[in-house]
Amino acid sequence: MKKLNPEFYARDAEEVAKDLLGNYLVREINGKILKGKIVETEAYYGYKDPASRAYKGKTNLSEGMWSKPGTIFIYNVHNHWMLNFVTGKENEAQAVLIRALEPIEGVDLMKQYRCKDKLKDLCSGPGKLTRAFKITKEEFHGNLANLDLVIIRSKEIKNIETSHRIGVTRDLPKHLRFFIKNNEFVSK
DNA sequence: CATATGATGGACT
DNA sequence: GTCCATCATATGG
Repeated sequence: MKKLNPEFYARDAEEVAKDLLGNYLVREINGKILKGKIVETEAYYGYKDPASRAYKGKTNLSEGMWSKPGTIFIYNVHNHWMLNFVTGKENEAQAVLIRALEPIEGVDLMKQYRCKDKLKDLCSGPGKLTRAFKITKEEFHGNLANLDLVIIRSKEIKNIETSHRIGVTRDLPKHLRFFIKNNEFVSK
């Protein structure tokens, strides 16, 4: 078990998205641990990706996406916050979106933040997991290494499945969504 | 200030 | 599967 290096993120978003699967996302809030296994991710790019916020270049909206690999990028859509990690080279505007987690630790706290009781409903979607982990723009920006949000590596053998991305209006022909096969916490 | 736009979620058929 | 409430942002007058 160890924290991922910044170099981990300085690769193509697709590679990072696949490697993040099976690892653990951990946040500490007031001495309580929130922990979830990453079971679903999506890769996003800059100018060449019409579904990306960075498609039209650097704006206030996508500013975080153009910074250093390993930076947390948070974005609001439909009143939900999306959690991303910047990948690739600085100023390349690549990112990996965390789409779903399997709740591991701190489940009671997640239920409280989500106002839901069913385990499967806690983190099975990009907007759900940010609410369960109490992630908002106010308390979350800056670099991954400096925050109380960490990734813990797992040795789990992953069976990775791919598909088109979900919810985007203009997707790329390539499959850029990755998830762990047969995991019931993947979003629908 | 007014209006449009979602990388959604939840309720419903 | 379909429909739509919701609101942080962007953009135009």
